[in-house]
Amino acid sequence: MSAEHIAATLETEIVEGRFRPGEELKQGEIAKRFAISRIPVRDALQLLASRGMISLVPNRRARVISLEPAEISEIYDLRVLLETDCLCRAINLMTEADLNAIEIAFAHSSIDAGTNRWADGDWAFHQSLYLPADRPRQLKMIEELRRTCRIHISGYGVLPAQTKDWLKDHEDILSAVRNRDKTIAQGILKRHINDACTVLLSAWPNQNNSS
Amino acid sequence: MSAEHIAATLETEIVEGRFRPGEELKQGEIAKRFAISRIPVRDALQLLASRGMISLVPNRRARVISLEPAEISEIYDLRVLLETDCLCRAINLMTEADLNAIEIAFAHSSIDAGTNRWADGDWAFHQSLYLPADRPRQLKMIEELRRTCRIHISGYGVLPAQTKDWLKDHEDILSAVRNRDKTIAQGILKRHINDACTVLLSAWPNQNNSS
DNA sequence: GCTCTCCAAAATGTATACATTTATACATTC
DNA sequence: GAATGTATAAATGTATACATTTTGGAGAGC
Repeated sequence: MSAEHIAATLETEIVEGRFRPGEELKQGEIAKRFAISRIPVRDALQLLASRGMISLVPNRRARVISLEPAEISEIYDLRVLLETDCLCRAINLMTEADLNAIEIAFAHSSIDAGTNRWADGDWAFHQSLYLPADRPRQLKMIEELRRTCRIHISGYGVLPAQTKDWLKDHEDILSAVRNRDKTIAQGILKRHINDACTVLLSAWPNQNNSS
Repeated sequence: MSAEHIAATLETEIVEGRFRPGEELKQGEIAKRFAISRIPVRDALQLLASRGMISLVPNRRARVISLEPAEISEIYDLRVLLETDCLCRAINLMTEADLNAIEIAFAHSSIDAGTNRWADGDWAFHQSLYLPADRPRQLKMIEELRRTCRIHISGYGVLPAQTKDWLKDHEDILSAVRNRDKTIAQGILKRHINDACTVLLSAWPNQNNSS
């Protein structure tokens, strides 16, 4: 029962929406739940904080991050910047084996289209696209930004109504990648990401609340 | 004597090269030095780890990060991507007051050209360029990447021989920004960052060591 | 001289106890 | 009734003590 393990468990629960944005995480409750002392719980919470999943202010309770629409917009802009760049680099270096891996990831993701397991397959597909770029740090940054988005998507109950369209986008990206057409692939990817941003922001809670 | 304070003190020392890349940080030594127990020291170390300054593996001693040339290259590529984008957004939104602030930062940075205090003024100038973009998260990412570079620059004793050239770059960027010429400004910035990468990599230690 | 095994020293991880800070409920005042 | 102040409860922060893991070196064997 290491801190790493506690953090991983909590991470899954936050990402899947079992803790909502802004919800509190109390050291004592977590410690009791895992039958350990608060020391490793504190370590786990700091791990989550370093992954940008919770906000941790000294002497205050940990809270699941809860971003403003402006911050969400910035994150999606960053994703466009980092993901289109990564895709471009990947296309330059892509081998036949990489293409096969992408097709497998695509086929796998199509199974979960329309369900609430979409997010896992979606990320696996995008990851397979970016891996050939051989940019581990960039990929980590992308992953963290995506996780932040997902926390809000899950927490605000954004239903995967658009996943069929997004699957079509994946198909189009795949064929552009096959043709090694960087411009087309980047263009679809950019629209793909911006679409997701629009969907999330339009489902934002308290839009009439001027507080 | 909070964890935050310990972390800030250690951060300064690492950034300024008093701890070299790969050097160990022992909880007990730090605790004794600040006359506190190891608990807040552990918190401080996790803070440093979350800022990417040290590597923290369970049961192993904390070490100042020590990256490979390939990772340094990736970081500089990421900086080009994020900083040129941020500069472009900033130019779009820049006010007369922002321009004044940039000129003040430029004047201030010119004082320290040629000394080993260059890095602070350099970052203050770049920050003044990026602030009008109003992208706090992007700025944080840039700051972390720059800090990582700086740890290696300080640690490997890269002397600021080129700072006069870099000051000239700043001057050129400033005049391009004044003319709101995004293409020129981005071009100089990109070369500016890539130059710094070349300088660091050419000063890399153990180039003949095939271990 | 070199490598391997093993063990003691040293470093990290964790539980408990206590100190400090924050949060909540209640009473008081305007 | 809203706002302010206060006391009690609850949560977090830290020190100490102990458990566990790693580490570095001494010594045996080749």
